Amino acid sequence: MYQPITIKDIAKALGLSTSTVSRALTDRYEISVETKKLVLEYAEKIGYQPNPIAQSLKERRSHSIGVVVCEVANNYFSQAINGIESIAYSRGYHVIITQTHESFDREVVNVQHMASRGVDGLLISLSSETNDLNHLTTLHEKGLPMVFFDRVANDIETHKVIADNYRGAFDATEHLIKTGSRRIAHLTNSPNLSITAERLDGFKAALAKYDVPFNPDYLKHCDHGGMIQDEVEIAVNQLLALSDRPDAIFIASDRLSTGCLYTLKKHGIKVPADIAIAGFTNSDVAELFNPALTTVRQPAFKIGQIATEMLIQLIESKYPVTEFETRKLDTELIIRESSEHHVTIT
Amino acid sequence: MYQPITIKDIAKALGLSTSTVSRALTDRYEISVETKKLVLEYAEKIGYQPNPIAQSLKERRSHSIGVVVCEVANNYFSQAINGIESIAYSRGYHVIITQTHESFDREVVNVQHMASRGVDGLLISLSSETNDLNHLTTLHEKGLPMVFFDRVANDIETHKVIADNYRGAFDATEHLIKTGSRRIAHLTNSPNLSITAERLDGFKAALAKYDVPFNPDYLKHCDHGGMIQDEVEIAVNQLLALSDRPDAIFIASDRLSTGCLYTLKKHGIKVPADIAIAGFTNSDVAELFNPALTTVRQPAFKIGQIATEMLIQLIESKYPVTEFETRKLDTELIIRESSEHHVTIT
DNA sequence: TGCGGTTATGGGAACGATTGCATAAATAAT
DNA sequence: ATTATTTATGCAATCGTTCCCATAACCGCA
Repeated sequence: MYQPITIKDIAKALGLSTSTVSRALTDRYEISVETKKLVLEYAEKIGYQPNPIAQSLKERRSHSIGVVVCEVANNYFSQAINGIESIAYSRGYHVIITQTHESFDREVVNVQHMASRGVDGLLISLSSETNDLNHLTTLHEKGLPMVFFDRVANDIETHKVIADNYRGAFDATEHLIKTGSRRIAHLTNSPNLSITAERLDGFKAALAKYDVPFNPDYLKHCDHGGMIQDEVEIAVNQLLALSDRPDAIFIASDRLSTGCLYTLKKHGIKVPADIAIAGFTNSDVAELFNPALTTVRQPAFKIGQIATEMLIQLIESKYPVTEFETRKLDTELIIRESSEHHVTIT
Repeated sequence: MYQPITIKDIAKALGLSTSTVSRALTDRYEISVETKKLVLEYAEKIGYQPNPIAQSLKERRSHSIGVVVCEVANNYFSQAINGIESIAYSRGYHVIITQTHESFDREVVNVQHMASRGVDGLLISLSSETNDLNHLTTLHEKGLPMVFFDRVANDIETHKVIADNYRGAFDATEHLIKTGSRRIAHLTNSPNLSITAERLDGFKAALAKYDVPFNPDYLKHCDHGGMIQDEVEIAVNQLLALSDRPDAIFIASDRLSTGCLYTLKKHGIKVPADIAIAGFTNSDVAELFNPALTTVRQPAFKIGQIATEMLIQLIESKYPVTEFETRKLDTELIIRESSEHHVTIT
């Protein structure tokens, strides 16, 4: 197979000991200038590359951070990953991405693998199936640094970065109310997720503000977060079958939004004429949709960046960190056609 | 920091040597049944997990494969990655994903890092900036297994998996011609990429078949593959400014398709009434677009799977492989509104 | 009783890099 | 001239596993 150059090869070639070579390469003060130069030049010449595996074993750290998301094929997460990478690379860390596909088992396997593979820290957004946090608490207690983003674990004390889901949901719902909707349904994710509760609270608060009663029939959870199209379709069908059919749907996630639009299209329901739509999504093609979609957009890139900065701070901290912070970033409501069926009332 | 259980701990606790423990854990014939049972049970009890870093160092393999794509936020690649993971996990490999963002430098860094990090093999789709293959040939010559998919390197002899780009482009172009377009432009990727040439050939062949002359003014390359919106906008604007403005555009990639639609929308150009559109994309929301997009879809998941199978075959082969294969998979033309402005002629 | 053969185990050297602790040589201080 | 100090280098242990090579205990057979 293929045999890279080691520190030994350099030592042998130059008649030095491996320790001297190692120290010369890491530019230590004990080594004479000439030796350093000799070693450096030779290493350069034969293309020496330190073996990170051996370094990891010795130093007990890998300069890599693990990322757990449900899917990279999701605009929010792919943007967050870009944010993560932008910081990680500039700080000398490599990024290992894993997907749970919203499966709890996959999450456990991925987290465990990355931990044993020696990542220095973990950036986690929980899967919608997860309500048991044992795989994380054990690692957390052992001192593995972790930062949650978006879908956070309330019971684990560490840094967290989220969008202002309450506010985002509130704004979107308020907008639907202001454009004349009253029978507003909420299509949302698994109740396990932190974002689900936060968005539901914002939704309810907006209803309350305008004295619109909350109707439990209008609340539909999709436990797999829209990974299974049938699930979305059933939920939407149930909404459509109600005697008091909703005149608007506020949707809590990316996949649910597209799934819902598909179903409505299938039924020939006109958006926004029959039903208005507004939803959380970071899609950058929402404007090209038919109709262009009113969206709540999260600062995903920024969230990824901040989470990574926090994680690296934890990793590099000399003392165990005991003060933890939850950063909340503003969302942005982008009003387009899908919500504009009614006249604006103020 | 955090101190996992090692084979030594087990050995000490059980009064055995590390060798015996190691052998018991790997179920070797030399170890007595009782000892094995003892070790296995104790290991289970205290939650022993072998250290993959130490194993990698010793075995000189990591049971992980590296993936190089331009962007995970691209439907084609995220689907391909899902295919890759599906095979890799079932065969006991882990997957490390890196993004080039269409940058050559990023590609070099990522490839080098993964190689030195000890991946057992590489799955590569080249960046649009890449036309120097040195970073890959050196590794290839050293015997690092690699398989290309989608954007392949013609000069490196190894397995490759691609869609039938020629045929896909031919079909889409033919469809545009059959629905009455004659002045068909082609908006495409960097000329560096294999897919660019293949699709262009298919495009030209379809024109030739129907005696439509090829007009070089109608061919626009975007060297950054649509990563830079301006680039797309300029290209589209140039097409629109032509005295003999095209009545259709055949678009060679995902990002270019959305970028082009944006630009057309901005100019208030009606699709398909003014200009018909058909394009390569694996978006699963193409149907929700306004208008619903006629697309050439690639079997991305399958391509990822096959590439991974081939790579694992290379990795696990006892003898150096010298016979290489290029697998070509069929694309699928999905006709929707964006191409239907004219009556069908046969 | 002694020898070849099996069976089960331990010792210790790898893998590649780092690092505390010698040690040798050169220089400075007395 | 002798001791102390600096400077430059090497030895060997370490990280967690694996695996080659002993070795010890036991068996059967002559």
